[in-house]
Amino acid sequence: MALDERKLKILQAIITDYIATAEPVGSRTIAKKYDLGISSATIRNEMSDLEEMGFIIQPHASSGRIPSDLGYRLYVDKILRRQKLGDEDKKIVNTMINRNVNQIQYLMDETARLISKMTNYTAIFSEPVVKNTKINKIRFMSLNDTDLMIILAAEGNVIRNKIVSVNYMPDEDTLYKLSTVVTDLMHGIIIENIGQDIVDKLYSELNGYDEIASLIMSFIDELSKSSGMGKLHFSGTNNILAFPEFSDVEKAKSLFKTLEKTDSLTNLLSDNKGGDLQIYIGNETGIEEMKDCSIVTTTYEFGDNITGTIGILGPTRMDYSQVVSVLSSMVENIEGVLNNLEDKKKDDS
Amino acid sequence: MALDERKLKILQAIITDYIATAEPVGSRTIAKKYDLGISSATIRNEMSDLEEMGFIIQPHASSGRIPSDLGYRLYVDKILRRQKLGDEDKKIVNTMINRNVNQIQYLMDETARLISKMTNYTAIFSEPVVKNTKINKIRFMSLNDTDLMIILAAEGNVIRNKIVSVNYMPDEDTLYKLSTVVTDLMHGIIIENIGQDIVDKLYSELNGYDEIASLIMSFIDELSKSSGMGKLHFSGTNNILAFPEFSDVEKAKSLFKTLEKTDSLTNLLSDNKGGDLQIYIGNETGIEEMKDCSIVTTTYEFGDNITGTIGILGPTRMDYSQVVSVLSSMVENIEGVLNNLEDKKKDDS
DNA sequence: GTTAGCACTCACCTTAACCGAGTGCTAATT
DNA sequence: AATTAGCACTCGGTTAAGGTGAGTGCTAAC
Repeated sequence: MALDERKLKILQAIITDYIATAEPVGSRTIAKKYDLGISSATIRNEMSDLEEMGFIIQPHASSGRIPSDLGYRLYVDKILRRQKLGDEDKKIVNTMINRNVNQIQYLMDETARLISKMTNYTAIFSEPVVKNTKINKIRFMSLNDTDLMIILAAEGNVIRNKIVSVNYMPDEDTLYKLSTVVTDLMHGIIIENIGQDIVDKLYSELNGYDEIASLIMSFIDELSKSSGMGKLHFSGTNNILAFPEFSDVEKAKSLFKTLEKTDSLTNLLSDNKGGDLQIYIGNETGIEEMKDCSIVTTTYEFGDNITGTIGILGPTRMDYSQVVSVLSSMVENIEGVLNNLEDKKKDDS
Repeated sequence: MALDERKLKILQAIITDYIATAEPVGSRTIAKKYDLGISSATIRNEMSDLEEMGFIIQPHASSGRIPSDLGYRLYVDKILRRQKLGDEDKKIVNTMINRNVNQIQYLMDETARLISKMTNYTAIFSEPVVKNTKINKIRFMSLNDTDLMIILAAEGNVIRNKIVSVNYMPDEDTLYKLSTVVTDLMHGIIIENIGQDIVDKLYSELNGYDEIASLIMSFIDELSKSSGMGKLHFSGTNNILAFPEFSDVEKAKSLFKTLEKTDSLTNLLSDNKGGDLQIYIGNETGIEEMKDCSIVTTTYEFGDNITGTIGILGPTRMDYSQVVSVLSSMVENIEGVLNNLEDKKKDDS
């Protein structure tokens, strides 16, 4: 059985309608609302074929059809056309994105909030993975007799800090000198790539300050061990409650729980190894509780390193064309901002 | 009509039962489950009195009774006896609270998570209000040609930082010197109390670096303007979905929305001006969407200044005795840890 | 190949009957 | 005078039956 033009059109109609209404779509509805020039009976026959081919499903023996995961997949792969964001939306994005964005963290937060607002789905992003980025500077700051704060600035203004306890606290000037020494040693090196040679140099250059050297190293170890992907942040999780798919509290609860234990989600997100945007439909997510959800992910990068993933979570019947266009223009925007940061840095060095 | 011993006992039975079951309580249930030595008929008469007095309510003309806000209020004021946390719980608290708590932020996060886990309600805390605290140190750190990070450490290891853009970036050594000058000038001063005299001194001592002086001042302004109360953080909001009170998704959604716009909640929390723990029952919260909720709040403090509020949000039928004991021992613990930090600082100066 | 027509299915809604937990009242008991 | 037993009554919630309508599959005509 061939998947001809007409069948595709009918499938598209079913998906479009189902995205809008979340109700099974019947043959008469299609005949009336979509001007295909064929009668409901013909559509019924075609639908019967589409069902046999696995693209649509009949939830109850005599109800309309809903798209199957496979149907969405076909739609996304063959039918979906990426459309650019409208001018008005673009304006909103630009004004929102250009405030208070010196630090990537804020930029991403803001972006996620914006995405969830524009789409009414849930936005997910992973913190920039710091271990792949180059160290810019390291500074020390004594807080009192025993507490020392180590501040690490990586490329792109990614800041990490840690407060540690020390037995012996050098005076301020010494700390400053130590920090310039450490910075000279480590500037430009990717955190993950710090090897034994650097460690050795560190200990010899920080001669007499072994304690501090070892604290630096354990901080850096901590950063480079950090699980391949940064912590996940969510925005607009409450939108989930608005989906009819989750009008049953139990289902919503179980999804929320799944979002809380982020590990499986982290795996999913880290699947996207840079490059294009990726779509997981229903069971393709590999997460039982998300069989009625889809996730669209993409990565954002700056400098030479992939830094993080950003995605949108919604019901399988999400408006893929909107989601795809919002997500891709968002990333374009973020990367624009980030590359500005980068450029500034290059001028610097 | 007098509120005698027996009526109190019946009220307590109703509340206890309702807390456990979330179902209206009938006279026979009480007669059977609670050994009051009187028949259901007598209990019925007494319940009729209690209803007249406003302590209980009959949701439907012929169902059992549920406690009214007033009833809970009486219970909380007269009957509730504060019990100490059990030994086992105490152990959990201690082990959890003693890791990774150098920075108040983490300590509070951890505490909130713990509270929501122990009670199955939602924990809320406000960030330490930085504007009432004394400045410890200020440091600068250049990130590149144009981006400068200002780091402010206040007492109790409260850290705030901001990245700003500058037109002219002094070299590292100069920045360091400037930061010691600024620190000398501002150390020990409460952020909010920085007046014109200090501003004048700042500009004169930072002669030639007006841009940096003004950036510092706008950062400090920002901190001291921050709305009387720090940002709110939540933990265990998903627990709300488990309350039968919110098995209707619409209700849950509206409560979540209310939690999102934090302003009214912030007001409520800031009501507690230090001292003892406060309980808001149902409409006492003054928030329409929370008429079926209660909030128990308390403040944590260290040094000489009140720093933040922490609270528990649950249905009006929450287990007040558990909540009260968990909350008060938590605060005891936090303050223990915080005062250790303080002591260290005192040794320092 | 397409369409009109028709019998059939089945989720969903409405209505009615029923059940049971609970009450209020009255009369008997202590 | 207080307590209790007994009883009629109320009313939310559950179940069962019937009706409705959107939708289907199939057949026969175009």
